[in-house]
Amino acid sequence: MPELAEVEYFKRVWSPAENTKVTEVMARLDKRIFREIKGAQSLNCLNGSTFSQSFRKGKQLCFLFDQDKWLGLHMGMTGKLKISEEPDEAFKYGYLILFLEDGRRLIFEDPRLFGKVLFSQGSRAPDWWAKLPDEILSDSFTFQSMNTFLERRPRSLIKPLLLEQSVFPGIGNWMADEILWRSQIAPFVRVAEIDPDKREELYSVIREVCVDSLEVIADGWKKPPNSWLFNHRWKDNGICPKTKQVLKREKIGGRTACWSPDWQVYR
DNA sequence: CTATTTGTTTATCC
DNA sequence: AGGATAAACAAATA
Repeated sequence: MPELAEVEYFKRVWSPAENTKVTEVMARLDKRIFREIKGAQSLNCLNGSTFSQSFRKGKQLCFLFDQDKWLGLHMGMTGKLKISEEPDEAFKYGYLILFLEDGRRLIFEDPRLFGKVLFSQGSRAPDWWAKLPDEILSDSFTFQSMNTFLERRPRSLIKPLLLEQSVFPGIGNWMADEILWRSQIAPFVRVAEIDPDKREELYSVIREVCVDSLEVIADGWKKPPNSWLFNHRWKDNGICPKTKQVLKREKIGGRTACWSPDWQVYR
């Protein structure tokens, strides 16, 4: 589930604990989320460090401890971040837990284990963080940069392309469906069929969906309005808010796409 | 028992 | 070479 806005929400679950000292690290290193951690004991150096800053780029999170210990987290399909004040609260899938000096705990839960934990020590941000692409809402994501990418992939279907994290960091399956629905573009349209005006529209809708989803979800994970595709797309016989007709669902590029055939008429 | 899942990486084929 | 496609990962849920 976690896409741009949900990941930002999780960042804000942990960030209130900034400037607090870590007293103990519990890591279930046998779990698959730790597959990239080299030295099995390296996470232990977080003991005694102070949680200093929280960052997000796309779906990636990075938490800095002191000024030199970098903890990278990716939520995968089912990852969640929690903070607990109750000492006896149990977390069945909490495979990484940071105990804080004030009694709170920072928890990374991930039942399905598609998530990932990274760790590096050094005064500068590690490559796995520094080399990530800039945010869609940053100044460097321009129409020109997006279009240059589209020009190189004329035969590609538009929906799977929107899921490419190197170009559209943070966009996941529901955001891609929402973007295409708002743009009235069918998900199976090939890039070459999208004319320049429609590409301009697509570009602004991409940014709009990023802004809207952050506004609704990143701050308190509120329920999106029924005027979005979001609330309808997983329901059987879900209804398009525009046409009131039944939405269609089909696998496109290996992922389920949901669209409104009589609304997304650009094809 | 079968099919499904809002993510990413790797292998394989063209 | 580079793009498209499928499988793999793991576990819950319907």
